[in-house]
Amino acid sequence: MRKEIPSKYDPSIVEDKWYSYWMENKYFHSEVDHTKEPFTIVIPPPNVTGVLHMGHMLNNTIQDVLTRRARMQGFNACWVPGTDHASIATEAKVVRKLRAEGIKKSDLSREEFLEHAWDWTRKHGGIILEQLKKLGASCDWDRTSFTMDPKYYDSVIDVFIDLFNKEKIYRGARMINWDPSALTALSDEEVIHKEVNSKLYHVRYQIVDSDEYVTIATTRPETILGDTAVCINPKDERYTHLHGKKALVPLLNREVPIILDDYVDMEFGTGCLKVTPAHDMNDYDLGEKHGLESINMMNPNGTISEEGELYVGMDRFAVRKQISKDLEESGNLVLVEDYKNKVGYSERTDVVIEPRLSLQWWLSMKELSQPALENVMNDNIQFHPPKFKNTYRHWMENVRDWCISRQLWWGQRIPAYYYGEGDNDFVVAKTIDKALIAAQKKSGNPDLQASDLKQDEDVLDTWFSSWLWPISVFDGFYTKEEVNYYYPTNDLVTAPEIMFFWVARMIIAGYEYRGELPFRNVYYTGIVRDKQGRKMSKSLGNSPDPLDLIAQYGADGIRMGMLFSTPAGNDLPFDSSICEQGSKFSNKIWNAFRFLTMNMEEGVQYNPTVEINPDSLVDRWLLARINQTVKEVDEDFKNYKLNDALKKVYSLIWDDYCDWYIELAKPDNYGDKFDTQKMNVALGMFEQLMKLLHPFMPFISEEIWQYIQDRNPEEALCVSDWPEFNEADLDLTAITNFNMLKRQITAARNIRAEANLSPKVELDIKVKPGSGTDAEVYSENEIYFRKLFLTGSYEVDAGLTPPPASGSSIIENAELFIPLDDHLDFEKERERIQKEIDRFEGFLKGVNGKLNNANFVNNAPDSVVQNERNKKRDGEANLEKLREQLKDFE
RNA sequence: GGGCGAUUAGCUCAGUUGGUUUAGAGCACCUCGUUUACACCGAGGGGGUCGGGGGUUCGAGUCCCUCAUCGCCCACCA
Repeated sequence: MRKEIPSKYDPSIVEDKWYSYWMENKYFHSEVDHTKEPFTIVIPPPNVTGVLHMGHMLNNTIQDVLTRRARMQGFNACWVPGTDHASIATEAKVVRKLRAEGIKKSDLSREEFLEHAWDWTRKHGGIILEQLKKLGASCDWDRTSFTMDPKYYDSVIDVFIDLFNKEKIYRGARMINWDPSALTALSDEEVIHKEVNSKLYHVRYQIVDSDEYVTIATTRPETILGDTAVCINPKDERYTHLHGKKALVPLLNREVPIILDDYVDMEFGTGCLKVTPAHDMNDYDLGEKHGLESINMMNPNGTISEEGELYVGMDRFAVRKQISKDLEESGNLVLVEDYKNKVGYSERTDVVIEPRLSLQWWLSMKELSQPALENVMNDNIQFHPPKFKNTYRHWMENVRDWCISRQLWWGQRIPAYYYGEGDNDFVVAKTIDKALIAAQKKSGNPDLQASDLKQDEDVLDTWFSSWLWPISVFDGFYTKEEVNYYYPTNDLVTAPEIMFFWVARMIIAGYEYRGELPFRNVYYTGIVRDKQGRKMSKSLGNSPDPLDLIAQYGADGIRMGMLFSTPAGNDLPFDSSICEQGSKFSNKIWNAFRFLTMNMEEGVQYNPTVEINPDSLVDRWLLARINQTVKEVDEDFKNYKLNDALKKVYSLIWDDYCDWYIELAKPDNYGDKFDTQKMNVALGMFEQLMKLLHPFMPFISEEIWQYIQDRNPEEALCVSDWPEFNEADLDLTAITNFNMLKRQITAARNIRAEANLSPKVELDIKVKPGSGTDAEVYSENEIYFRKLFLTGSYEVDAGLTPPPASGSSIIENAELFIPLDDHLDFEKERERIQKEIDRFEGFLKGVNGKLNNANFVNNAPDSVVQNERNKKRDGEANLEKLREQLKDFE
């Protein structure tokens, strides 16, 4: 090889180069292949018109790490990308854009509007997917899916019809959450409750035929217009005399009954409640129970309707102000107090939702969700971290019916066809032809024509399509080969915020339509926050542009930075310094490799190998460390502790390989090159490191991999094999012995530093080895001291007398002395030894305390007791040595 | 209002079923240093008694109780 390599690593060039190469060679593409086991991940589809934000960066980095490792492990890895049509969000954007052009949605036909929506989607759709390529995402782009693709659309409609036929879907008038801005119903999950500072208005209602008043309290005085009763608790003795009376609604002077219901909390306010059945969930129930009139005093857009009689056409919040003035003038406003309460806001439009009675389509959830609950609780589907099981269970046990219809145009249109005015005069069918046949039959009218049928205007909730994602992205919704092969998927990586919107519902759909779980593991990421702990968001403007970050630090740098500090489920306090750490790491790796190339001989063909020199302790140690790391990293992956895995790879490369292995591999004399065999091993080890690194930092690892040897396309790192743990290479003795030398060398350096001696001053080393094989290890590896510590004479002798005026250390049971003569600070050294003695004495006191305690010796396991005895033995031995040493300083 | 989870060095986090030295890592910090890759570096170092209190145990950061603080989820108290 011996290619010239640049002295600086430039991620922007390297990353584009390899991404193109990977794409050209179709490494990310997967086809059904029954000789290989599939590994499947479906991307949480971002909104089709969305742009990449930091949350996506984190989330997709994790998916890519999992996918790349699986690919290297030999699985048929398939990461399916795609986008969500995001019904309400996209429609809102299109409406806004049209409005800016002076076009109102209401001026357009459904078809015209949808044409605009498709234009918008074509123009902005998929930008986010292009951005993901910059991150290195190894998605199978040939499989890019969209929830409005024809085949996907069909599957959604099929499921609707199927659930309707199973009587799981029904149509009914209920109180729903109404978004007065988007003009649509919302599911409970789409309502965000926020605590706000509001006012509690105390308003008095006159009792009919009396001078007496009752006072009610409300936070929404405008709803007085819809009042049809006042309610008190029958047990409330203060109001017994009002039983059967009527009250006058202020301003309107409408007579309404005073009803009795123990729903009313006597402790709250005055114990009197105004009842507005059309505009409050509870009041609706009261109205049903007591047969009250229901006055719909508000238009869909939040203005007062004709039925409200007063303030007609005014906005609800303007009316709130005005009515409180008017009530005050009429003398009915008793008190206004500050009040904190929770108000529901639309998740998408952020306007205050209005409870509203409305005819909508519903999905019965109770039965459907049973298997979904059980299979998470019994860990058939594993949540990482598992604490989210509790949250999940709580929701699933209290699941309520799902309002699935939306008064929007962008989405899958509900396949219901009406042939009459009655609530039941409809049929559900896939096509109008089928609908006609069914309608003729149901209505008993054979003369019905297709033109007599009117399709439901509403579309389905976005989540009613995305809950099929792990199934419908593949061909053959019900039975065909492809979905059978790839489903169930392996891992889902997503945010806990959409556990109910999406995760729970995918599990439900999975069991209903595949009879099986949709994925085996769910990895919940945290929220990416800024330094002040605020969630990064576009509206706050506190999020860096991911593409700028990539340009600055390289995708590898950001990937590493993010992964380094976020265990599953933990928030990521993002700061660009973590990316800096990532790019520093790239630089370190690059320079380590560059150093090797600088030590190659001209014209030599190197053959990287892991066949080490068995006589070399450092070789045996590094091979063992690599194997140890492979084992630990595999274990971390099994537990979805990606950050721990990365930290271990980081430390293996930086600490073990660069700081110790390379330092010891350096030729003895300046200008000398590595001998061939040594270089082959150094490169072979480097290859192993690049394999371990590749899932985390795919670009630099591939770059170096390709430099190490000339490779054919099928030998690219991203399709090479993941290192396998090899028990035989896990030489624990080598690790123990080498660690002992490392610690002793560090101690020697410390002695030099404490004596203020320059690294250029040659110092003698005298080792008095301890037990076991220490003597051999020290005498055989003199060279390590010489390389890492400017060593004069080197002596290993079990019988040596401690030289005078020496700095010393004890590692395990081996003593090391460095004669320092005048450079030794006698007083300081005496204190150091004394401190050590104190430390050991304290330590031994604890150990002896245990060993002298009969309860401990009798109750603790033998191994624990034995361990304490060993500690005592070693501690006492070392204490003895220290006391000897101290004598020289007295 | 109900439920869940957290609280370990300045910061971000490890710490497996209670028992390897008197609690670890990375970053940050301090000192020294341009020695044959890398100052985006090297060598060395300081720093926590594990939120407070109580309990169980021969032994607790690790189990139990309690208090405090923070976070998350759910919920129709006007």
